[in-house]
Amino acid sequence: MTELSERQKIILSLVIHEYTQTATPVGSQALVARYNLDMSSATVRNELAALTDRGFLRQPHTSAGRVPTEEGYRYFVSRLTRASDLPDTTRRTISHQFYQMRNDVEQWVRLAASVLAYQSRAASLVTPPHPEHSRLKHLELIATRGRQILVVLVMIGGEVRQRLLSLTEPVTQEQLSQSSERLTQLFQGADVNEMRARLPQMQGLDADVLEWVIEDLLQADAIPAGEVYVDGLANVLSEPEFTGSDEARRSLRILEERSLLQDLVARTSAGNTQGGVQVLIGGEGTWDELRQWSLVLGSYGMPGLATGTLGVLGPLRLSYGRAISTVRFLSTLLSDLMAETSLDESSPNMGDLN
Amino acid sequence: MTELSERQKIILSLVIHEYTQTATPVGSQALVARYNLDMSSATVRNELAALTDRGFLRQPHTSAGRVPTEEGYRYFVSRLTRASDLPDTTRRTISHQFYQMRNDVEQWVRLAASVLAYQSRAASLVTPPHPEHSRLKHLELIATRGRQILVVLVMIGGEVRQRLLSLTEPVTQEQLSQSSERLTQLFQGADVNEMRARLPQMQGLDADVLEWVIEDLLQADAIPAGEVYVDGLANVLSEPEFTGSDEARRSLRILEERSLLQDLVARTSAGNTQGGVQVLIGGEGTWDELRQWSLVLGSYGMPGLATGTLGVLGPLRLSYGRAISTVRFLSTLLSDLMAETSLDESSPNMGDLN
DNA sequence: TTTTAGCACTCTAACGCTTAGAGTGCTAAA
DNA sequence: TTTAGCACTCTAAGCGTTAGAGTGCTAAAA
Repeated sequence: MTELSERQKIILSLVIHEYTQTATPVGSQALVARYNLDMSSATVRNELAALTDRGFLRQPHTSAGRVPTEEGYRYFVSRLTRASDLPDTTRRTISHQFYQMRNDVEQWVRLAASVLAYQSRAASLVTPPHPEHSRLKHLELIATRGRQILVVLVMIGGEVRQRLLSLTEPVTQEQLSQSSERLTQLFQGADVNEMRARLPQMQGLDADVLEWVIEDLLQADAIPAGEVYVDGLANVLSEPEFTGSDEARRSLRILEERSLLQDLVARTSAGNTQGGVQVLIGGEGTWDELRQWSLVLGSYGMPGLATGTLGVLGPLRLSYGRAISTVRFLSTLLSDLMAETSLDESSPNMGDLN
Repeated sequence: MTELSERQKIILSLVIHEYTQTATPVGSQALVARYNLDMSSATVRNELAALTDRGFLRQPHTSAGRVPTEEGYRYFVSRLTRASDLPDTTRRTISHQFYQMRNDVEQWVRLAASVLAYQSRAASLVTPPHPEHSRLKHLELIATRGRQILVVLVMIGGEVRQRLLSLTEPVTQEQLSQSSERLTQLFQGADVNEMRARLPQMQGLDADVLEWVIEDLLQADAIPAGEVYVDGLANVLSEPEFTGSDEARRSLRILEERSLLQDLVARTSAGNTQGGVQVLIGGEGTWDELRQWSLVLGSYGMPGLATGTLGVLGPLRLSYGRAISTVRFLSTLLSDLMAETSLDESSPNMGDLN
């Protein structure tokens, strides 16, 4: 399997570029005319035939132009596309928007989805940052009506979790305050395992609360990402490949099946990599529902602490260059933002502060 | 303007029923055949002509069957549909699902959207409960790195808000604890206005924090509902009225324009009412984007304290009966759930607990 | 050896034409 | 007041035709 010739690479790139724009099979004459190629259509025709033999292009029918195959896209993404950076002005504009809404993670996530969709002209998905292995920073117990109390957990990394808990008998706010102080002292910086190890030593109210906390954290750690923010559906569903009513319906399934997205987001391993960004083309043989889709995924956040995922979802003829560079830019931007405003991630002992 | 005859009401109902199912204009013969009517097609034809004159039906073209007009739907919804309750078994099944995920408001909202979409065979939207006029229950300050602190607000009604705040100079956790205790004591049960009234009396750390709290609450009260959970898009976009690619795109705009949804949700005043449920048909002349849509809206929660909105969004030929009864059922179900598990909503002085 | 002009062939999508069928309104009889 | 009958209308589906873009192959030109 020899390397493609330079000219073949160029032609493959052009076919993909043209097809991404027109969504119709591209022929030899059209290529020559549109890109002022310095060769005849017959030459192009020969090269197209070669590329077809290699499995990078295919013909819908005998007398039609060529359409890239998944293999074609893969080759293109891995060897022919050098994701350029976004233009400087664009970068600055986007950064500015983010810095204007300081400190509100939810807004960031939403904005990221919006920007991603707009820049890539496709659908976007973004998950909020999720602590990889939750460690407690602070615990607060608050009295409510009757025997119910509200448990508020502040995790290292800045996430706040709340949970309502029913006790077997009523307690006063004072008891709660004491208990929360004790527990905070004991388990600051601890993760679920450490809590579980010391659970037998606890008793009374402390034990009840701790048990619930453990349960909550286990649940939280198990779910990779709760909400997935999606934007730009319209971009994608107006594409010709999804107008066939049946296709459209099946396509929407994908975007509503949050479990699938979570699954995807969880394994950012398969597929091509391009500068820290994952590219999944046509489901890569694993996800049948994605046979018609391409996915460009990146992650952001503080590795080992709290990370999120963001990505672009579009038809196979996605504009990969644009998608990859936008994902990459937003990855680093969000990471920077989080690093700047994050809670202290240092070691469990924070003696002087407490 | 005389009342419609009984027979006309029946025929109007049948036309609407048939049209909601088939989405094609319904003719006289079809009606007689399908519903075993005890009259001839000619008779039906006369009645159809009368209903057309009254503006309740229209003909796409001369030799086509009839299609309900918006006015037709309105008449039907306000006079001819008696939203029946859901079957008992269904109700029990649904209740069961909700009671299984006790105490997790977000999950409830998600489940509600899912159930609503499934039962109504249309798209659904649900907003989380939002306090109408936030009152503080508890305030907690937590040290982080450098001069940043995390402010956690627990509101009466159970909502928890968090915000990162940069101080001009560093403080210790002890100072923070004292401040939060003071502020909690002072402002428990207070709303924004009371806080603002007493702001001038505060100084130092307390003043800084309070200022931010006020700002945050103002912002929160202004936005009617942050997130809107949407489900069942697929149900609706596979409907024939939205297959024209241009229609589809415009339709998606609606579902992505959260601001529009919020606007809608804010004014649950226009349109027909059916047992506490609002029905908006074709945008009611106000919302141009909704000309092709019908919307069945209900609200839930504890009025005056925290309420949310839930609704069904579908084509004009929505199955109104089903939509209305499902919305109504879920409204009361969610309200009950919230009432059962809510934080104490009693008056500001809670002396014995604190 | 590579490129290109020329040519016969293929297939689709668009166009125009025809027609079956469902629907209508009207009139006159039951 | 209802209904049978009828002439009329309009759409959607089916069908042949055709323009045009595309192909592969061959042989000449570079």
